[in-house]
Amino acid sequence: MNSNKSDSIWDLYISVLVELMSEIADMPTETIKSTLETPPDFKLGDVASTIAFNLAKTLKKNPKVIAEELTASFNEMTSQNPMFDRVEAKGPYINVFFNRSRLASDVIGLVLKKRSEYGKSRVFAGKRALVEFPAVNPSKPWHIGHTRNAVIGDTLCNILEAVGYDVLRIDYINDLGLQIAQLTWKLMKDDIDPNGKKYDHFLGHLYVDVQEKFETDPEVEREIREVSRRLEDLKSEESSVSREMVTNCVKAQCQTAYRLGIYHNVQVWESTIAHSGLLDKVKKILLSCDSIVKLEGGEKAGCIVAKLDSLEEFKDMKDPYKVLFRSDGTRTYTGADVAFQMWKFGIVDDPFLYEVFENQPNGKPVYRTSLKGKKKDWGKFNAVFNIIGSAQAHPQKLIYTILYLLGYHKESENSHHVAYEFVGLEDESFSGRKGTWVGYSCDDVLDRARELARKEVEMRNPDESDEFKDAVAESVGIGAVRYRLLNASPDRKITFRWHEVLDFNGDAGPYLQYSIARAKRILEKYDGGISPENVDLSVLTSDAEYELLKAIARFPNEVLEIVIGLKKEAWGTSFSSNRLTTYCYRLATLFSKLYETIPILKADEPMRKARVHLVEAFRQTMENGLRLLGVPIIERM
RNA sequence: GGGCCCGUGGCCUAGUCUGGAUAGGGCACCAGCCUCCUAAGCUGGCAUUCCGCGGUUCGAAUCCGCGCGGGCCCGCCA
Repeated sequence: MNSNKSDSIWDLYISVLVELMSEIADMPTETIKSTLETPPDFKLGDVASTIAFNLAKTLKKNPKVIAEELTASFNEMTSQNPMFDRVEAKGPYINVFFNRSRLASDVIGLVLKKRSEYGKSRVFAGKRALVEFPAVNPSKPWHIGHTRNAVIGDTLCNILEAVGYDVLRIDYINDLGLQIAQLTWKLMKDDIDPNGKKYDHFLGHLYVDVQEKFETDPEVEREIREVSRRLEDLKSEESSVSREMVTNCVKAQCQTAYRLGIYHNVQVWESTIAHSGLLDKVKKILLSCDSIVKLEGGEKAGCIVAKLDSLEEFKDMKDPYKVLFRSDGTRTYTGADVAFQMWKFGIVDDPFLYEVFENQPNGKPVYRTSLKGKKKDWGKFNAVFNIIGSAQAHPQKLIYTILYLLGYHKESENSHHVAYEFVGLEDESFSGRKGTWVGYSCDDVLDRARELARKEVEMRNPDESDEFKDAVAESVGIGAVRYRLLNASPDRKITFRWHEVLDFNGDAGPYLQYSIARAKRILEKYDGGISPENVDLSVLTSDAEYELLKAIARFPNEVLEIVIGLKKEAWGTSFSSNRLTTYCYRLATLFSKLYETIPILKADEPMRKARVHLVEAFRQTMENGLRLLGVPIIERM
């Protein structure tokens, strides 16, 4: 099975156990597997089986008796296998204890062999995924809700890569929206200077004013509609003003992304879609489908619509004829999204040229679609993930359904809406229109987190340089924010509260970072060197050591199971980012307990050496976990 | 009218897919722990019976049905 590919010690132990049990109980391995669970208390055993309940029905015997019988024959077999310590019956439960010494050697040996590769697997090797996020309008700074999107998207990509996927990270830049027209109008009318302000913030503030005028003054609205129309013409003055404005804004937004450690491969700009001929190509394909027609009469005469009334799940729509192209020939958002989704899967030839938008701090360029530049081939993708708020569940579903109607069944099935709930204030959501995001931009939140962390760093490291203090404070702030956003299950709303975001204690990013810093210090002070070949790890058998070892052993499974759990639901595809945060938090907790309760450097040999190796295995595993979460690793804090 | 999500101690939350042994954490609060590897830590205490009712089951926070409360969605808008 996949167990070999994932290189998990835990899987190895479990599969041997399952084989043995299957033989003894004379039942298929799959059945045995489904009865396994983790006992509520580790003292009861490492893994338990409830198989006695299943057998009780057919054998018409007390499950307790069955458990005792099975346990007896089990112990006979396991006594010869060095992987097991013993098996105990506790009521109807069969509890298995692995050999602690053996597991310790196996786990630490593997981690120290694989190093930064520990936790990765090749289970999905050869698969390719395209992931789109966060697609923020280039007219304002990211607020904390956009940040949730970006962090979820980035972490999903990291996890997909860890199990073997080749991932292309793309962003969508809507440079033709009404907001852009409004801002272009304003900039052309009054020659306003950003005055040193970060450009996205400058636009965001400007937008609040313009929006108000737009809503209250019909003349302003008329002028802005005209600007909007002229933006379609790439040679117009409006276009060139807009281009410069959007470029500056995206560059400013990228600064925020880079701060969070988020990078992309490609940006797809709406204006290039509009001028690429993509929409015409798509229109032809659409009209060849029976369920998509140009209406002759009725309210929607002249529109190209998708007829969804035959489909059970859409038959209750107010109007099951979904417009893709308006009667004037222009595309609706849904129409554009269908075209874009088809482009992502390579259903239509790539009409774009590409140029480098800018070079990112990670050393790689981010490309943008363009009307000049070079052709590029991104290849084909097995799956497309769109990171979008759950409010858009219905429209997303529509798009995937239309792909199905067109006959692209596989592509439809492999289209994933990774849905997440919004971040809001106590009794308000963030709105660019009303400017309620002010004070809650990603930059604002990161700045405040850094400021607070800085005080703590100052207290703990008064003699360090300012550079050190600044760098640590920034990393702590980023770790706190990223962790907070990932630790909430994506299907749960987040109510933004400063005291929660700025709490660096307990179940929070800095706690995980701190665990690494502590481990690192021990390792720095150790003089013996790390070499798994010359150490007796079998002495690591105490409860605290063993609990930590078991957690480390499970890391590859945790990563893999998150990907296996990416299932399509009615509302979107479930991505449990919180599973990884929860795992990492527990790992850190187990280390902290060990750290507080047993001496490491002060232990006598050979225990000292063995424990240091355990610390190193922990440090490596934790680092690998934090990399996936995008939480910065801090060596000293 | 229809659909989707959420409802767990004072607050936040894991667990719900794949039903099992006393429902895990965190914050807050109370009491302890730095001559010893960084106290952003550790130990102990206080507090819930998992929105309500009914059903399935040996067993339900978890599955099913009916409600209740909160949020979101069903445009030739953007």
